[in-house]
Amino acid sequence: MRDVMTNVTGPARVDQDRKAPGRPRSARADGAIVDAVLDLLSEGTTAEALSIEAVATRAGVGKATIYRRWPNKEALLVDAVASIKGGLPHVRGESVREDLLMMLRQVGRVDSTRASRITPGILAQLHHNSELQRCYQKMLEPRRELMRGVLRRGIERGELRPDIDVDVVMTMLVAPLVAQTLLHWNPNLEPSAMPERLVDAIWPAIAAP
Amino acid sequence: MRDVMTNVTGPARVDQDRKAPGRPRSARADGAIVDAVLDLLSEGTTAEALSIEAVATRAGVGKATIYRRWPNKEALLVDAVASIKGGLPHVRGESVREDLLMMLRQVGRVDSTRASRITPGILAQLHHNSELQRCYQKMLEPRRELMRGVLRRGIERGELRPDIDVDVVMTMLVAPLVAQTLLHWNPNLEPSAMPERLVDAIWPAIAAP
Amino acid sequence: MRDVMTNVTGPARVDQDRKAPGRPRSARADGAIVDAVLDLLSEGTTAEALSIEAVATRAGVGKATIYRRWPNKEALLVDAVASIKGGLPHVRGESVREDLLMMLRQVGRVDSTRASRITPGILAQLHHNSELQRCYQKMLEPRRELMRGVLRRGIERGELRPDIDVDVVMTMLVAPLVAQTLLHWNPNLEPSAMPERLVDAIWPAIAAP
Amino acid sequence: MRDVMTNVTGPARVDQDRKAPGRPRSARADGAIVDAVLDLLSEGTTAEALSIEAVATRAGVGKATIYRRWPNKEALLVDAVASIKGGLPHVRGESVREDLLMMLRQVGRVDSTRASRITPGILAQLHHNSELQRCYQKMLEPRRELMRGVLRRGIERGELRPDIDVDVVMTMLVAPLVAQTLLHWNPNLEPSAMPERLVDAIWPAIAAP
DNA sequence: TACTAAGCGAGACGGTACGTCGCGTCTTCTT
DNA sequence: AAGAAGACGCGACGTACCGTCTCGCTTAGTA
Repeated sequence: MRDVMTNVTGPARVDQDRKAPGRPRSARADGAIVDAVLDLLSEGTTAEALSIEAVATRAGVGKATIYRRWPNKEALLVDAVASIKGGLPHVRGESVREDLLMMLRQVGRVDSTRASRITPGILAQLHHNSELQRCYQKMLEPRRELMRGVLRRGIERGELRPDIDVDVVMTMLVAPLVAQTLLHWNPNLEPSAMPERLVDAIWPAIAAP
Repeated sequence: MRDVMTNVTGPARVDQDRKAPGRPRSARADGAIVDAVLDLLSEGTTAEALSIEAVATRAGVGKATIYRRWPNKEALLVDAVASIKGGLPHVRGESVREDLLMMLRQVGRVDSTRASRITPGILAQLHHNSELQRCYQKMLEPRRELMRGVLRRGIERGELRPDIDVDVVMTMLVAPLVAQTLLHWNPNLEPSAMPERLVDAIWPAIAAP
Repeated sequence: MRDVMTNVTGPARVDQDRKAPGRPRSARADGAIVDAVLDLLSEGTTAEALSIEAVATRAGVGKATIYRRWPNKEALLVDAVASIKGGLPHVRGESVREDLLMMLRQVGRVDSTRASRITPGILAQLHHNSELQRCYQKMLEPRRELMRGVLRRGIERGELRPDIDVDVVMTMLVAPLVAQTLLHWNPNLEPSAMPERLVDAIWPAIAAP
Repeated sequence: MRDVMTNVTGPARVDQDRKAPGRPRSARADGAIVDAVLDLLSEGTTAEALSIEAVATRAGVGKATIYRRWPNKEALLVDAVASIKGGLPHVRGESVREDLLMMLRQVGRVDSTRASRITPGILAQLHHNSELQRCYQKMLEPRRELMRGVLRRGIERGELRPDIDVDVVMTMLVAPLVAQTLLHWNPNLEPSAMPERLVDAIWPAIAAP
C-alpha cells in the first residue's frame, strides 16, 4: 500500500484494503526519516550510537512521528537497511551453480554498503525481540524463496539430486557467508572467496550423479 | 574457571614492582565485577544494553571501583570474554559421524554452558571492536581445533575424502546451527533436528567414496 | 440543567441572520463537549490538567470540532462553568440557626451535586482568568443571596443584632467550611462537625442580646 | 539538618541524625533550583507554565537533581513559595486584638509577593495529592501554632472567654482572608479591609464579658 | 602506635536520550 | 461546509545511565 523506497516492514498498519479513517501518514515523513538515518550512519554515527532524537531533528520531524511508524530503534534500522539492500538479485536460470554463486556474491556485496554497519546489531537483537524478528523474516523471505526456486528448478531439470534437504542446504550456504561477512566468525576464511568455496564444498552432495 | 590475572587489557595498574602505597586493590572486586558481567550476559542482556550501573549493583561494588580498573564498557567486555575458559566437549574418536554429531549437539544445547549463553549478547559488538574479536576467537579456537582434529583424523583413517575444504566444511556445519539456535534465522528449521540434517546434507560431499 | 445557549462567550459564530452555507453545526456536539468538561471536572480533573484531547474523546467528538467553537481551553471552561445551574437548597425560614446549619450542611455534602465537585478544579484558575471568575460568581451569587436573605430576615425578626457585617459573617461561615471540605486545610478539624462548630462560634457575636 | 533558605518540605530524607551514606546532596544545587524558580516566576512565567526543564537549565543543574529532591512541580513550588514567605511574623504579645490583626495583615501582605501567583494552583492540588498536602501542612503548622498561642495567652490573661473553640476561630479568621486574597471569592469584599472586619465580626463572640 | 595514602561502598552531580503525552493545526474521507 | 478521525511539528514530561565527583570508612605499609 505504502512503500518507502523498498521498505519491507513498514508501519504496523492494518492489512485491510479499505482506507483507514483520519489523516493518512505522510509519505514525505517516511522518506525523510529513512534518509536521515542513512545520512547519519554514512556520516560516521554508529548504529548503536544513533539516537532517535537526532534522526527526528535531521529529518525535520517530531519524535512521535517516528514512534508512530516504528516501535523502536532496531525496527527503524531494519527498514533503513532494507531500503538500501535494493531489489532482489536477478538470476539467469541457465545453471544452478551459476545462479547460486550470483546470489551468494550478492550477500557478500552487502559488506560494501552501509548495511554491514547496521546488520550485526540487528542480528543480536533478533532473539530478544519477536516483533523485530517478524520484520526481519519478512525482509528475508522473498530472498529465501528465490533461492528455493533455483534449487527446485535444478531438481526438476535433473541438475540436482531429487532428495536434497532444500532448506538445510540453503542455510548451509548463506549462514556461513553471513557469519564471515558481518561477524568475521572464522578469521582464517576470506569472505570474498566464500561463495565459490561454499558451493564447491556442498556440490558433490547435491549434484545429480 | 575464570582468571582475571590473565586478562588482556587488565587494570590500568602501574608497571612497577615495588608496592604502591595505600590500600591495595581488592581481588574480590575484580572477580565480582567480571562475574557480574558474565552473569548479566548469560541472562540475556545484550553487550550493547549492558550497563555499568547494573554491573556495579550486581557485583555489590561502587561504580568508581569499575572505572578505576577499566576505562570503558568495551574494555570490561573484552576482559570478561577473555576470562571464559574450559568446557570443551569430549569426543570418543571412534567415528567421524558420531563425533561431529556430538559436537554439534553441544552447540545446540545453548543453555548448558555459560559460554554459549553469552555468545548472542557479544555478537553485535564483534565487528566494532577488534580487541573483543581477538578475545572471542581465543575462546572459540580450541573448539575449532577440536573439530578440525576430528575431520583430519577422518581423512587419515580413510573415512573422509582427502581433498575436503576443512575450514569451510566446519563453518558450514557450525554457522547454520548457531544461526538457528541463537538467532532463529530460518523459522522453518527446528533447531534440535539440525545436527543430523546438517551432517546428512554434507555427508555425500565429504565421505570417502 | 445545562443550557449551552445561554453561554457567555458562545461559539465563534457569524453574527449574520442569513443561513450560512454548508452543514450546520451540530447541537449534539455543543452539548456533548460541555458535558464532557463537567464530567471530567467532577471526576477530579483539575482545570489546569484538563486536556482538550480527553474532552474530545469523552465527548466522542473530533478535536477540531472543539477548536471550531472555542479558541482555547479557558474559554471552554468559562462556558462549561456558566452552564451550571439550579440545585439551590431549600430553607424553612423558621429559625436563623436552623437555616444556616442546613445551608452549611449542603456545602459539606460535597459529593451530592456535580457543581460542588467541580469547584476545586476551578479554584486554581479563578485568579488567572477574570472571565472565568465572572462566570463562577454568577453561579455563586444566588446561593450567596439566599444566605444573605436568611441573615437579613433574622435581623428583621429580632433574632440577630442589627449591626452585623453580613457579607463578612457569611464568608466566615462558608470559607472555612469550603477550606476544610475541599482542601482539608486544617487536619485537626473534622469537616462533618464544622457546620455546628462554626455557627456556635459566631453565634454570640451575631445573636440579638 | 539541611535548610534551603527557609525551605520547609525539603527532600524526602530519612529523619535520622546519623549521616546517610554516599555523597551528600549539594546545598548549592538546592539554592540554585529554588532561585531559578523564583527568577522565572518573577520574569512573568506562569506557575502553570513553568517547566522543570527550564528550571534545570536556568539553575545549571540536571533534571534528575531536581527530581531527586522534589517529587513534582507542585512540591517544588510549595518550597519556592515558602522560601519567600519569609519568617514567622513577630507578635508583640500586649493585646490579643493587636496580635491577631498583625498576623492577619501578614497573610494579606502575601498578595504583594510572588507567592500569590503560585498559591492558588497549589490549593487546587491539595486534595488530590496527599504528599503535597503533608508538605503544605508542614509549612502552615508553625504559623497555626503561633496564632493558637496568641489565643491561649488571651484566655490565660482573661482577655478572651475560656470556652472558645480555638481551632475553629482561627480558621474563621484565616480562611476568609485567604479566600479573598488569593481567590477573590466574594467580589463585594475588599481584601485590604478584611483583617479589621473579621476581627470585629468575631470579637463579641470571643472577648471576655 | 600513629600517620599517610589509596581503595572501598554509596550515591549525588551535570548531562543526553529515552519513549509518552498533549498541544493547536492540518488533511483525509463521510455526512 | 461541518463532522470524526487521526497525523503533523513541537516541546515538556519523568526515567535510566553515562562517566565524574565527593563522602566517611577501611586497609595496608611507613614512621
